[in-house]
Amino acid sequence: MSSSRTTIRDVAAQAGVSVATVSKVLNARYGVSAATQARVQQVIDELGYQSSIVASSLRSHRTGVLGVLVADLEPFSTELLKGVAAAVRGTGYELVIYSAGGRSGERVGWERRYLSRLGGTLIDAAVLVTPTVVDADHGLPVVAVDPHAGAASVPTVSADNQRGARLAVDHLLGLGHHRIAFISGWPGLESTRLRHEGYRASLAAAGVPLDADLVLEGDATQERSHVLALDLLQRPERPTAVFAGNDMAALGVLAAARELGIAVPEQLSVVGFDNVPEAVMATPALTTVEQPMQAMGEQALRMLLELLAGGTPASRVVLDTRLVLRHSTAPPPF
Amino acid sequence: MSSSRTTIRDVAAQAGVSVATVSKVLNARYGVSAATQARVQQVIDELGYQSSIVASSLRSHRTGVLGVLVADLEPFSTELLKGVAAAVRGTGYELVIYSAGGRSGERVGWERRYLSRLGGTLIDAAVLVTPTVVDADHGLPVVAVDPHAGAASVPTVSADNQRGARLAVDHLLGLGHHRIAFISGWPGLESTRLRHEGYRASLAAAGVPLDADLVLEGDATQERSHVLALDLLQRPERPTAVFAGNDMAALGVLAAARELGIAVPEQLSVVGFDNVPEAVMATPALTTVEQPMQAMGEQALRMLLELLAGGTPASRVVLDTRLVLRHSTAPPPF
DNA sequence: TTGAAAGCGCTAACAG
DNA sequence: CTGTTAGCGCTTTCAA
Repeated sequence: MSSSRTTIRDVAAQAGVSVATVSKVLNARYGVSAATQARVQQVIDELGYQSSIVASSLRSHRTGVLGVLVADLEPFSTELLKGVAAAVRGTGYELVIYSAGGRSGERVGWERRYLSRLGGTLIDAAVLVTPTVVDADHGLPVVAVDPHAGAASVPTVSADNQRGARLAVDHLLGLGHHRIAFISGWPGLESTRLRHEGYRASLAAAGVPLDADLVLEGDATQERSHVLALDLLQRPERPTAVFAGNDMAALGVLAAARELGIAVPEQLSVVGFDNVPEAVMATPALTTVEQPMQAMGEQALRMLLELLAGGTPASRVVLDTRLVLRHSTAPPPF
Repeated sequence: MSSSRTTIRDVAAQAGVSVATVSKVLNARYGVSAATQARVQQVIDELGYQSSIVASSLRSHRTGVLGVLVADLEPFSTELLKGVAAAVRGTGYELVIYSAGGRSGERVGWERRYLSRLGGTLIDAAVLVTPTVVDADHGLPVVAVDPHAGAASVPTVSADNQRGARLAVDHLLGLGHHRIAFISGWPGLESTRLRHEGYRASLAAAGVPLDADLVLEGDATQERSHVLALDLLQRPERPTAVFAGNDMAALGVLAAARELGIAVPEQLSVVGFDNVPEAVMATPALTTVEQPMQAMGEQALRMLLELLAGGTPASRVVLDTRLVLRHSTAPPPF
């Protein structure tokens, strides 16, 4: 606030030239004599002048910055960001990250609002992480990671969710479990649907009838899953295993079991999805399906750069998942 | 690009009013009849119009967004961000994160450049994480986390680094180690200096003479530490323990030891600092000093809000550290 | 209650 | 090579 920032006019005045000339040296344009160039540059340094990215981008419609939009900074998006950050290095672009801050109320469509408020003026292109809406209509290049179901014309990158879920449930089945509950992630996400599908496919392949009461709709948060699990685990015929749609939900289940005095894995097996760093720290360490989050971030950024360069990246990239065995699963009791 | 975005003029034209009027309804200003108000709003909805945050902030000099500037998205800053994001929830502010992308060349002072390019127009205030320069001169409210040495007038939050380092070295000393090397973090950071100080103080208190050859200057990256450790561990009289200035550096030491066939902790003890999630996943799991990264982030944001509200937060908040024992330390061999 | 006009700080023609 | 002239999309007096 206050103490008015030094503007291009201050520099111009001080150097005894026009603002246009200053702008030219700022942007290394042709048509400035070495002498003026030097003089202006000196004044710039003296005054510690920095051009306002806002003003310049308002005018020039390009900014040299790429945006990543995440709904919240939970472990999944955080891992993904590391990959994006790694991939942007050395490209000459800068990275800014927008977090909606996890406000649930206005969650749907927030990325569209952001995009149109920022696009063309503040960022040149964007990676959307678990977007709720994906249409091509916002004028700038966009790549979506783990998108909402029904993604349209935007290039997407995701993990092999369906296969990952099958790996998880096959593992539980293999241990001898039959009553396997499923707590889903954010409804609407393609990944949620596919994991659910994998769960059903796995049961079907093993000839285990689906019990609809064992399928719960969560929202990928630990809190919600905790509440759901508290109820689930107090039923007369509780499941012997839970496949949670993501790791944070699995941690919620672990917490609920602990409160109810149910031992994991002796009396209850739990499998997660993602393999976030937190999964290892859980007690017991969580058996989970790993999706290559950092690689997904890198991939998304590479596709964005290709788009920016006028190319046409693959419209849909799917990376592999694999099961990571730790200590939250065991054969069922009795 | 292309397909020119809908502007306030489009809305005005469509609604048959002036842009001034549209602006008023956008900002809920007085002096608009209910009828026009409604009509304009309807056109806004129809057109899916979103005001450009850039244009509006250029004019009004306030944005409702808070910035966090991090040099890179490594595990430490990432954990911190989670805390900041948690604290911003429900405040009505939005959060944007700028990452310099770890470009080392222009590392020093980058936050000053960003700050003046963004300040007043793109963000209303900022949290700086491990800033290399901290002066009060950039016109907007700022709080620094883990700042450069010699921090001036800016409120800061940090962990008790000196005590943390003492805990680590005391632990090694207690196990019977005498030849304890120290690999420091980014030179210039206050935390680096204090951890070094703690290291020396601990040795001094135990009457162990300081061996200057065992103090190496790192930069907090795994790569650099790896190189340093490779040399260190091949010396004729190699140390029996290494205290790394941060966890990533400790992981670099672990990697070097593995390559050289030196068993940890049997032949070499290693202690880190931070307790990032990665520390648990290391082989062996890393004994380290925990600093409450998320709490530090929350604290910083709270102080920023206080500043924004016109208050005067504590100029220096220091949070506790504690030693986390895992499996990378043991008594020295022989 | 409304709108015309004057910028915010900068860039992009176009003249000189 | 340099400066003048128009704006970018929006907010904000200030008249009407």
